[in-house]
Amino acid sequence: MSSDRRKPYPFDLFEPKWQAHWDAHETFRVRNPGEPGFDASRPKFYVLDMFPYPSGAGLHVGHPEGYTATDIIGRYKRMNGFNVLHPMGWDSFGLPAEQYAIKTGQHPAVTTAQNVAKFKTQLKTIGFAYDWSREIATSDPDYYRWTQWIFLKLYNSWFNPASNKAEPIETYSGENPDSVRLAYVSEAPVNWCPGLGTVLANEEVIDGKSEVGGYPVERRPMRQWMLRITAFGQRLIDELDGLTWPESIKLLQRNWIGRSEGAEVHFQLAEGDRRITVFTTRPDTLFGATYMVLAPEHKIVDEITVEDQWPAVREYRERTARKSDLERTELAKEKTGVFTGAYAINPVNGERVPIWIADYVLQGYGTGAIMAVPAHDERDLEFAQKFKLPVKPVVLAPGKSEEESIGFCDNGVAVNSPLIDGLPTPEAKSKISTWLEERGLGKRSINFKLRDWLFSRQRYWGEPFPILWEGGRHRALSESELPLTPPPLDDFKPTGTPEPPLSKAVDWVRYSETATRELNTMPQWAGSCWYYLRYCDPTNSDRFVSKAAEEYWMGGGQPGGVDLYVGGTEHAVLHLLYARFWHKVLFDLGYVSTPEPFQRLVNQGIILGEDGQKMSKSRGNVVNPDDVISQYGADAFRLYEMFMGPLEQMKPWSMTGVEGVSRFLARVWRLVMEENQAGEWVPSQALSDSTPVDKALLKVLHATIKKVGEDIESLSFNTAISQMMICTNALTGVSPRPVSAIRTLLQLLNPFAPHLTAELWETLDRRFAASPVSLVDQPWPKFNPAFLVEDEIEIVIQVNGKNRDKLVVSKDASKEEVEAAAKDSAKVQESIDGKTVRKVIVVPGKLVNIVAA
RNA sequence: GCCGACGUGGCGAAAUGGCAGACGCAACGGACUUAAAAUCCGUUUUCGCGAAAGCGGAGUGUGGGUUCGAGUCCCACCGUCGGCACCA
Repeated sequence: MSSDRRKPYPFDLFEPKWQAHWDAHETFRVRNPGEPGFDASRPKFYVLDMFPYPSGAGLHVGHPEGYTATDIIGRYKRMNGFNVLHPMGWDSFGLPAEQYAIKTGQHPAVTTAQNVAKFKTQLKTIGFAYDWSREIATSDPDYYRWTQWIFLKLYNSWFNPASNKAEPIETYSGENPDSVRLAYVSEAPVNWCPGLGTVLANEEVIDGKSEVGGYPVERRPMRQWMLRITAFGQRLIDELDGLTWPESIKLLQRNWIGRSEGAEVHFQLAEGDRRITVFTTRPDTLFGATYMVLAPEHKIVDEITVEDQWPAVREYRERTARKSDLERTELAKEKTGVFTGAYAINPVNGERVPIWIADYVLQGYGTGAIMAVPAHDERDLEFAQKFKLPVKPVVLAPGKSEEESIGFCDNGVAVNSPLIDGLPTPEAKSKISTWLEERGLGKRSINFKLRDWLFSRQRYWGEPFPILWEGGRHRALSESELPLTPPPLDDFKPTGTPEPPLSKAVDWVRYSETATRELNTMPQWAGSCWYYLRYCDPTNSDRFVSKAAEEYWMGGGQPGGVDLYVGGTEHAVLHLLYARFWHKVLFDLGYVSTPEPFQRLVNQGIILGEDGQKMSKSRGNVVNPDDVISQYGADAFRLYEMFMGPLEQMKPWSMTGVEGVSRFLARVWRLVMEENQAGEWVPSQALSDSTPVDKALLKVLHATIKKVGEDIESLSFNTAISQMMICTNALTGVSPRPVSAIRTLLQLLNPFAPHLTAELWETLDRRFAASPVSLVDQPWPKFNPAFLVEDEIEIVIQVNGKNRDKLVVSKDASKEEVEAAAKDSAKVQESIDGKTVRKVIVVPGKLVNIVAA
């Protein structure tokens, strides 16, 4: 019924028309330095969207939210004289494509191509000003060739702590380069998911089950490729400072990296000459360390456990190994552990302390061993109480006794600690650290929660590693052999064992008589770690990006990098951290010109369903962009996405809201067009190019120019649209209607509603003198402040902060004149009657507040 | 438990420390129409008084504070959402 309804303006005719026009004329193609048509005099602006994973479901309304925002910025910057790089591509490797392929029996390359075609059609239907000549796909061999190339750079580099930089492996002078490479092989317990037939990153495991499919995940040690992101922990924290990112995202990254300052302390074993090293952030509590705890997996447990305790220790270790992370943490309300029977010597007081194992100590953090200070650590206290271990207070809480200070975990004053008694915690930490360092008993140390990045997957649909194995050792494939394409497997199902599917391609695996290929593939994050660089020079077959293109688009003055990056928060500690890491390696090795890839980051908020709930198929509240566009048009869709509320805020969808902005666009349409007797749209009779714009209209118009420009700069699109509505409402009743004012409004509205404005601009060109420049290249209108000043201003008069009267005064009125006029007011007289005026505040142009008592 | 963000009409929201609720939705009234839709014009935070124009009071999660003046700044609490979760 509603679809039969006559459309308020014929978007169904002119939207496809302009999309075809932009395509045919390559309107939004931008040239690189050195190419014909490149204008070096213009500054650059690189505005980037997080490229989508092309799923079978197509676009949802969340994608175009950020994409519309960047589109507005891009078009606006172009009108302001910038060379704008605004590209789009596909994050097209990944598990869902592979799973869908397994289900349907189609090759993932086929389904991926279909999905990409669908996404591309949808994006074009919204009228985004992408430079489609720069389209890339991470699963394209011409692209992943360079992903593999970057992997080889990581493989052939190490982190030199002296220079605090990644350097070519040749500069490493140690015995074993394999121990320091940024890409290395490690045998470690990983999340193995038999259901999916692959290992998963920690982020891909939720409540002990796989995020995709909900299959159980178990821990098992496997040989895997790791990337040494931990070496960059400090820089990844420090270099956040200069970035224009939401503070909350920076904080998320800082917390994820989790830097802790403290000390390593060596505890000599009571028997034998081995020692155990612990990490602590509270070396000042060393005198209160009454026992030690090792992670059950700690290697030294084998050596120190006494005969009698072996059965209990073995049993505990096996039980722990079977537990998922979930069971080890959330469900484990009660502390568990076993005594090894061994003792160590506390280095500061020579006391014998028992050594336990317990799963509340994690093998992966610090040294996998702790000194337990039950008096000043909640977890240790709980453990000590359960197993009747001694508790000795060594930090005095302010105003509390020793006994009362048990359980106090903040800074206080050292007590029962002969070396540092009476010292406040910070000084005590420092003094004891120095004391330990002087005696070789320990040293200051910094630890990070961040773990090295598990980089291999047992999947088919991903980048193969450019690595060969020979005689039990790995070596790099030469760069000339890239891209290394996966074998054309018909059966790419997981093997059901940790053996990757690529193992089925026997011929492919065999590289030579003696060498075989690495069978793992890279995770989906690999391709997205550097795609923003490839956009700068997407078809280059000699280099991942030419130096000139990189320097222009990513350098280009200070601070450089992508000027604006818009995407969801969900990537705060994944993609955004991984990409920063790769970028720093490339920067250190001299391949890119900035240390950071994304200068300004904005997160768009999630769009909820009409019911205020998260959109999901099961709730049946999913809004399909195609439906909205066919009913209201692309411009209304774009405008509504921006009018809903602040970009960064979570907000619910509303179809009547779409109708509202559609009505607004129809009003703009009818400023220029009217229906004739036959019901056809023709240029309005009210239009006039000879009528001057009157003063009141000029004021609204210039206020709109000012506000829309400012609001676009600050990404406050919702208020920019409000202002254009006000402007349109002001123009609606006017007849004759000045064409120049309408042209200005069309220019302002163009980045938001590009089709409608292009169509009306063309109509005005036909009806009146044609503008020499097409709308997309019109210079952004300048506002004239002179039109905004008023001769007379309304001033609010308050008495004791309450509004009592309003007064119209000349804009040149002095403070004294305004004050006198205010006091003259009858209503003010009434209010201050019988009171003494104590004080008068005059805010020029705004208000007068009379304080009387 | 820890960290962070946010609480404003019936709804989405707006407000450099200076007239709270712009703009839009919904609702109601009117014009146009044989009628409806569309369109146009108006009303709409709330309470009290008033036939009405209007007049007066209250009001931005709660309670305090700073200030001539607080939605905005500070403190405490309550609630919603997001992140981390035995990281020594």
